[in-house]
Amino acid sequence: MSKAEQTRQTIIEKASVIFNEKGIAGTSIDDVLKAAKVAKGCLYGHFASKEDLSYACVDYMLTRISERRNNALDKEKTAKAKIFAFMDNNKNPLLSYIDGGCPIVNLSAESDDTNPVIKKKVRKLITTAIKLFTDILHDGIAKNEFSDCLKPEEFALKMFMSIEGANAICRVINSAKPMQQLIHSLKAELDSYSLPG
Amino acid sequence: MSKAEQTRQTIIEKASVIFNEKGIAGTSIDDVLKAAKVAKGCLYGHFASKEDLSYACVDYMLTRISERRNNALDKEKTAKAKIFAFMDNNKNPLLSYIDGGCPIVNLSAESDDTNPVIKKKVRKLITTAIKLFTDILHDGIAKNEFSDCLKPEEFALKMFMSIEGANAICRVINSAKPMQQLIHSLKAELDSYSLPG
DNA sequence: TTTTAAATAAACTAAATGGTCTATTTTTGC
DNA sequence: GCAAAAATAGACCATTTAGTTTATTTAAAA
Repeated sequence: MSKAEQTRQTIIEKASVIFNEKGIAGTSIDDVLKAAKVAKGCLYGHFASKEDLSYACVDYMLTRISERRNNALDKEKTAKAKIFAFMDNNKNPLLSYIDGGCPIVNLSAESDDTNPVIKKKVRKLITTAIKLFTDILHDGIAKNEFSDCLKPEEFALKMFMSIEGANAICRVINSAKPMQQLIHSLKAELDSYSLPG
Repeated sequence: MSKAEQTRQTIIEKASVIFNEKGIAGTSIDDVLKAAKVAKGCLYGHFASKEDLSYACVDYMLTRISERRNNALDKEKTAKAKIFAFMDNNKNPLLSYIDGGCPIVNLSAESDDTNPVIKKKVRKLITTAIKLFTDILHDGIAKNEFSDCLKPEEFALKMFMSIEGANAICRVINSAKPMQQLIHSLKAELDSYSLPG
């Protein structure tokens, strides 16, 4: 990675945190400059505009989320272990790997009525994730890991949406407990479909 | 209601929609003036600052949410009917009664790292709602409506968080289906604790 | 009808914002 | 060590922003 590429990457990483904490509209270029410790000329040498930068940051955040998730899932072999790994990956909403909480729910709330470009990026991640979980659960049924009473898409959707909701709620009430309770409950539900052997 | 009070109220109502759609940081006073069709002098005659106005709007939105919820619940007698009524009250995230989606998740995402005043207001509504649902479910158990296997707080939390998550997710993916599926699933789960008679 | 309250239009301020430009310095690769 | 690339400091610009002020008009109440 060249010096320029490295700087560009640093700006993206630092800006992402601020965008995620304060929202894109709530963040000024000066905020970014301060966080990334670069001069204005440098930033505008790498990005055409605040909008351009924000898109790069959104891509970065969403990519990190996907990678982290895939990473966690790839470590496991069974369907159940994969799904559990995803849940465990989200167990502390107060200590998100990008400060400011889950970018999915943050970006959803900010972009749904104002920014179709970001909205589309987030939508893509969401549908991909739901499909991934659905496929894993289907596979689990096919391999007799789960009873075929389990409805893959329904469970996948419910799990994903409730975890995102918990991400938001836990942050406002300053407690990770609801998320932990939720995960416990989701695990129990999935377990109830587990077949012996 | 005097003319002045009426104007103040109109400003709050119109501003709330914009704040809810674009976020508070993403909304300018000019946006509000345009939406409320009042002059600047008029607005600043009623509110000391944008911050002051935003707090009034947050109060208005959260009050409306509570009232609407209580209204729906009060119409029902049984615990199950009350909980179902709450769910039904939330069945279309694309057509929220205040344009822009559920203010709870919007305000959560925007305020959790930036605005402790708003965060506290939202937190209060959330804990009140969770407690309300928990109490209703406890009551349902006491009145032999539900089996005592039902864990009131756990269900209340799960329901609330998943519905909030669905509110956010459905908006980005432009579909109310996940919410409907979620509600269906939550109803089935609660039904599974229902006792005959 | 006349006083008072409320709203308007518009000019104004000060600060913040996004963005540009340039001359200078630092860093890197050959 | 030197040329090219990268970054800096900082002046600069136009626009937007929040907020104030004032003189005037409109509406409500006595």
